[in-house]
Formats: sequence, C-alpha cells, structure tokens
Amino acid sequence: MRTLGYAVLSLLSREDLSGYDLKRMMERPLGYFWSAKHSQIYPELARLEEDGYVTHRVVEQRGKPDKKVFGITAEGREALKAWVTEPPAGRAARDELVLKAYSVWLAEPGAAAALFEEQGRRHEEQLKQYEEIEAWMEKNWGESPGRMGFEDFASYAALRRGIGFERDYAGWCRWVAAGLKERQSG
Amino acid sequence: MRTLGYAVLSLLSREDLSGYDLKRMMERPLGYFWSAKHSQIYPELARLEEDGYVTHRVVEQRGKPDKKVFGITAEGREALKAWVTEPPAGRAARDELVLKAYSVWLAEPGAAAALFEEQGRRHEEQLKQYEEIEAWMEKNWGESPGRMGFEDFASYAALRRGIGFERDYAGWCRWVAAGLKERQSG
DNA sequence: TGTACCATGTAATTGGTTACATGATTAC
DNA sequence: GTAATCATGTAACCAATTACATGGTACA
Repeated sequence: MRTLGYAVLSLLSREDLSGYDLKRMMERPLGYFWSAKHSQIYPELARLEEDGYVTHRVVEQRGKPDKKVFGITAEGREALKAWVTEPPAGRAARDELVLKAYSVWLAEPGAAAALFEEQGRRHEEQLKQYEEIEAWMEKNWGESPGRMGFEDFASYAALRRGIGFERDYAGWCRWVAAGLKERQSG
Repeated sequence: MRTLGYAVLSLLSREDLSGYDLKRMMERPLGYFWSAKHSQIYPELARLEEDGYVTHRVVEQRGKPDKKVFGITAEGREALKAWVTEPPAGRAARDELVLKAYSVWLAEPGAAAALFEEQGRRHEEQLKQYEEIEAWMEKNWGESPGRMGFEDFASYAALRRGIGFERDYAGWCRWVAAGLKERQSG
C-alpha cells in the first residue's frame, strides 16, 4: 500500500468522513505534513474499499448533494497500526529555497535579501498560526503533557514538528537575509 | 524550465562536470537539498544543451572510458541568476514520520518509542556529519562570515539549513520518544 | 447573475524511481 | 573470480498535479 492510503486511514481512524471531507483535511490540518488533491483521494478510497480497509454508506442531505461517508474497518485499523511503528522509507530531501541559497552568490545581494526576508515572513506567519492552534490545544488539558489523552498527544506531536520547523526555517531565512545585506553595502 | 535544470546549472556554474560527476554531486553534497538519479540527469543535460544553457567537449582518459565534460554558457548563467531571486513555488510538505506520529496513539508505546529513538539517532548522525563539514569550512576563513567569499557564503548558507533542520528534527524525535515512554509505564 | 461551496469522478501530463542495457578497469 | 567504480544511455512504471467534466444550493 502507498503512503497516501495510510494518510487516508489515519484520518478515518479518528472519525468517519466523506471524500470531500478528506479533501479538506488534506489541505488542513493533515496537509501540513501530508497533502493530496481530490483527484488522488477518490481513486484511493475505491482501492481501500476493494482491499477491505474501509466501507461506505450513502448519506442523503437536504439542500446539498448526497455523499458517501467512509469508515475504517478492523482490518484497516490493524494495517494502520502495523505501519505506524515501521521505519519510514528515507525520502530524498528537496528544498528549492536552499537550492537558491546555494546559487545566491550569482545574484544581486539586495534582490536576494528581499527574497529571503519575504520567505522569512511567510514562515513566521505560518508559525503564528501553529502557535494559535497550540494555545487552543493547551487550554483543553492544562499544562503537563501527562494529563492529555493519547490521541491528543499524537496530534500535538505532529503540531510540535510544524512549530519547530517553521521557527527554525524562519530564523534561517532571516540569517541569510542579514548576511546578504552586509554584502550589499559593507 | 524545471527545477532539476537549475540544480544542474547551479553545479556547472561552479565548475565543469561530466554527467557522472553530476550524478555523484546529486548524492552529496547537493543531494542534501536536491537529488536526482543519473537516469534523470543525462536527458536533462541533453535538453539544457539543446536550449543553449550548457555545452560539452569529449575528454579522453587513460584506463577509464571517455567522458563528456559539460560547461555552463553565458545564457545558462543568466537564466540561473534570474531564477535565484524568484520566489519558489510552494511545494506540498510531505513527511512520513510526522504522519506516523499523528497515528501513534494506535500503536504500542514501547514499539513506537523505539522507532522515534532510532530516527532521532539517524538525524543526530547526519547532524554530526554536517558539523564536521562546518568545522572544516570554518578553518578555511577564520571566524566571521564577513571575511569569506560570496560563493563560500552560499555553500555555508545551504549547510546551515541542513544543520538547523537535523538538530531540530532530532530533538523532536527525542521529545516524542520520551512522551511515549511515559505512557508505556506511568 | 455570478461566485463560492458542496460533491464526485476521469483523463492527460509531468516528475521521479526502478529496471534494463553495455562495457572497460581496478582492487581484493 | 568478483565486486566496485567509471561512464552513458533508454524504457517501464508509479505518484502526483493539472485539466476536464458535471450539477445543485446559498449568498451577495
């Protein structure tokens, strides 16, 4: 099974969802660490159903089109559980901005500094969003991580990675921009 | 032009290289932030040559097969320079380990802790390698970044991102593992 | 009356990996 | 002898994005 299948199962293990719901979750919050378009999701759901990992029922709505609501099966849950503790296949790192940094010596320092500053702002913006979610989560279970439920811990762990990444990335952007500005004038 | 083309140009802007040399550089050091297999590199070189961004000459060797050594053209350098200061297309984030963390509540805490500890070790190992390169680089130009050449600054900036990433990622792995261990016993 | 959202699908294309293919030299 | 490195290419396959396709409801 491909990783996308486990991404879908990871959402369905928490609650029943339609293909459209899944599409939205693959934008946010799951999209922060695994994303997919609806054109990938619908065929994947069909495959998962064929393999017995999910089932669906049609739900009629008023004022809205009917929808297929999917739920995970016992087999699906087992497959997901087994996958969680298996080491991930080391994917090739690809970061276009770092590649640009590597060739930044060819550019005008001023123009390059503007790029890295703008990127720094973007990542700080994302960091702020994550921190708002964090604050909201923390309100729900006091202070110590010991008190929260296991499922909440899992969500929090994923969020924590996002926070660490954005903070570190933004800092790097600012550092590069500062180094470039020095070369612009002095 | 695709990003791979700029990745190739970014290497050829620094020195002339054969397809085979490029293949090795796409493993390390460039592979740390942009990678490609030789099956992608050779056709890309042909395309770049057709577009006038690179040229090649055949170099005969003794005891080794002949090789085509590629060099960047003025047009290639211009295209690369222009690309550097353009904002990168925001790619979808995909991290399988974070996805596993999100579903870790389904797993045995002990088995999951082992996974995150092992991953933490792997990233600390990578961090150590980066720091060795950093130490070697720092020897070559004293302490302050002001003194180093612009090309070296660019290399150093890319390395810095790697160091920040691995340090932060390793720390996160350790934090997740610790949280899981708490749930195992107490 | 037009834009956004709900809802589900298929088709075409791109980017990347794996596999296929060949052949010489060096080091164990 | 046999595995690793040098050296260059093509073909098949897979994952993911973009585009094509349809149609109803809510809201401004």
